Amino acid sequence: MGLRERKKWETRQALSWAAVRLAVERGLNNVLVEDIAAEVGVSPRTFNNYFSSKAEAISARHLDRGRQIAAALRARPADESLWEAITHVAVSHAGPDDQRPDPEWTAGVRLMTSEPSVQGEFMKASAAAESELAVAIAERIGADAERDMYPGLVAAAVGAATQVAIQHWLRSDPPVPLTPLLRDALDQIAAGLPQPPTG
Amino acid sequence: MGLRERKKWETRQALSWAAVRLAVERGLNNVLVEDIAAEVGVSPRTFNNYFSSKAEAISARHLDRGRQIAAALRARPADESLWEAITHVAVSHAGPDDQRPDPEWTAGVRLMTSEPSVQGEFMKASAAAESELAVAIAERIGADAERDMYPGLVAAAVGAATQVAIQHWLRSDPPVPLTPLLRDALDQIAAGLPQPPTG
DNA sequence: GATGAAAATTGCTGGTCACGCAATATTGCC
DNA sequence: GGCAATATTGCGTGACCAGCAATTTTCATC
Repeated sequence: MGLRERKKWETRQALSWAAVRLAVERGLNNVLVEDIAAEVGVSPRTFNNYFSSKAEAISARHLDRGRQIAAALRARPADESLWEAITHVAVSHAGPDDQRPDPEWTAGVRLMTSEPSVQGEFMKASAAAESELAVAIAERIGADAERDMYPGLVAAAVGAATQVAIQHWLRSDPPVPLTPLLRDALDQIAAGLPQPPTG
Repeated sequence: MGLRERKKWETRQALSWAAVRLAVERGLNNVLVEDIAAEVGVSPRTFNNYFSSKAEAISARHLDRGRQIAAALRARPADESLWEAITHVAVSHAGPDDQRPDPEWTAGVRLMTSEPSVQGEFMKASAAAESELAVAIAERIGADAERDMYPGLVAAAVGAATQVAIQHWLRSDPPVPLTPLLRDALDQIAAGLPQPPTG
């Protein structure tokens, strides 16, 4: 990657990070685009060259995570079953497996899912990631994502599982780690939803 | 329903409808809030009492549809299995079963899914509807939606199926009816996704 | 019907945002 | 070191969204 692109990438990251941090600290409506730009040392106009809204800046990290999942799927061994590969990739990207989730990350996720003006962009980011995931899935199983719904369905189902798992994770009191929830959700979907889990 | 609420409901519908119609005709950026308000014969300020953005107004009808699905599920006979009931309800709300989908509706859906500034609100509407659907599901099977992920998962899966079906439906050329696609998507999810459909 | 309380509509306004455009500064290549 | 490509910036504009207070409309009660 050229120096030029590297620097662009860095400013982008810095802006996104600053947006999240400030919004978590003060609440989103107490953060002006101007503040975020100042934090990074860049003009407000430049902020808008990178992101078309505060919400988009905040959601950018989420989008990157999603893209990483699609990329990671491509890197899984070819002899692994599709669902195994997906489960592995999704779970391993769901953060650390230990009992203490990073409080900053938690706060960021809570921000994205609770603040109405960010929710939309958050979901758009999820959808974009799912879309790339669908392509990766189609490649892996040799299907045509344009013609066949299956890759899209699997991707969307993974997104749905993630979404529900996160939701319950944020609600959990006392806090529980995310990964078991996600694994559980994926398993339920894999089992076919018509049968409620035995219990 | 009192006359008061009825009138509010009517203006709300009128605003939403006008927003969609104008945006489809001219393109969203050529429609001002002022225009929508004028179309309905109401002040621009009043528009914002009903909706906090053009995008929200456009998505309102989609939200209503989703809510109807949740309501319809509650009305299904109790001896029907959950998945049967859901399939029936979802499919029967997916528009007419014939070959010629209402072009206005098609245009509206295409608008909501293609225009970036509406996508977010569109997805928020879907999420809100899914959330209500989850509650209805929990009631039906006697589960606690707060504690158990299953209702949320089923609701999210239905949303995912709908989303993917719509996507393929919009892409289809020559146009195909939506309902078979939706039924297919739901069936695939019901069957458990790890097994690609035989073919 | 008339009346008064509750609620909806409206105009005004301030703060913010997002973007087009043109000028300027920076970068990377030769 | 100079040049072309690209990034940053400042400025200006049009639009949006919400708070507030005033006005109009609705509805329940007499």
